[in-house]
Amino acid sequence: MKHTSKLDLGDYLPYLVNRVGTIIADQFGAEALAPHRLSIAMWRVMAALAANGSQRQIDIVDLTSIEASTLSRLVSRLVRMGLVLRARSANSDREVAVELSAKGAALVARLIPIARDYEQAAIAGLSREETLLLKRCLRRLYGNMRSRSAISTAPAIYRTPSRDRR
Amino acid sequence: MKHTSKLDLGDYLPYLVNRVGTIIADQFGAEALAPHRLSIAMWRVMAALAANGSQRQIDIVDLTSIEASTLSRLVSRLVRMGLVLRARSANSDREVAVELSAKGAALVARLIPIARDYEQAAIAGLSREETLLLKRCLRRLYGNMRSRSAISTAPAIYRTPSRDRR
DNA sequence: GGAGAATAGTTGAAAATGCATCTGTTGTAA
DNA sequence: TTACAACAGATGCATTTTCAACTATTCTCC
Repeated sequence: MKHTSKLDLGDYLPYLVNRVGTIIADQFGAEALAPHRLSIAMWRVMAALAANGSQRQIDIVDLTSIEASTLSRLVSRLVRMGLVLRARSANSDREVAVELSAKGAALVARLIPIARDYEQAAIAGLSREETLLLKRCLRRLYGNMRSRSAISTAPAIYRTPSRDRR
Repeated sequence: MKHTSKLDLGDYLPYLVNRVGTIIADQFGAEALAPHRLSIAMWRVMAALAANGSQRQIDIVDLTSIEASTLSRLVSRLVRMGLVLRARSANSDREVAVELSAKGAALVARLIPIARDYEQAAIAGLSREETLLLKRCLRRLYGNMRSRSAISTAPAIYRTPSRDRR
């Protein structure tokens, strides 16, 4: 039975993915982040900064899926906590360059090994090959959805002219 | 270089997982759910009910990772919208049995094929074997994290007596 | 160069969320 | 039986998130 109107959650990919993402984030948040009064969102911002260096807020939005206005306030909080710095970008006056402060960088440096431990805990029992394939698949899935949305967001010129759009 | 304090997000599993989960949910939410004035959380509740039938709220909490008090209010809203029914459970007076109404069931039945389309769009380009492995891995990851938390939540009796707990 | 569109970021107000606490119910063990 | 712990759910309140609207800057192209 393939096309029933029943949904087996245990075999439904979006469910499987979100469930895993949530449980890892929850545990990492509660055990590793909470002691530092950090939320997962804050951690994501700081990890993005650690990974890619100084960035505009909009780049962080893209990287973290955090909504722009939420991020704006989030960065303000991180600044108040002394973990990141916000300065007007060098080449543009409307852009903002966000970067880790020394204190922020030190904190991230301490958290990253712990984050890796959680990653290891999650993939325990998988072979190296399986892990690699898993990551490759996830990147592919993201790419697929990405280009999907690119189509419908793109200006009409770039879309395939279709007469049967509902 | 293996043990640097830098984190390559594109190779960091929790990041990859959450990013995929988010993009699928966002697109499905915006395109398929919004027209019906449903949020992703609501959809998850309804999908859980469609998949596993009438359930207590606490079971839905477990299935959806939605916090108990949030769910309580969410169910109230769904009841008001006429999509689910909330009745006192037959065998217990403190439990509540939540189930889909006819209207809710009809709506879910219409959404499920669309949900499947999104799943298909996501896994486009993967072989059947890769898809199966991907799902198996995700279930394994969830199981791993699950038992991890079970350890620290369980009463001390059940924990392995360890002298080197930090 | 200048008008208007697009972009980056912020903010007000409403809605959603989470935590702590409360109520009522069921289980357990003396 | 009774007392007490555990549990399911609901609710008050503070915090967070979101959407829309707004400001300010930069891009585009006539």
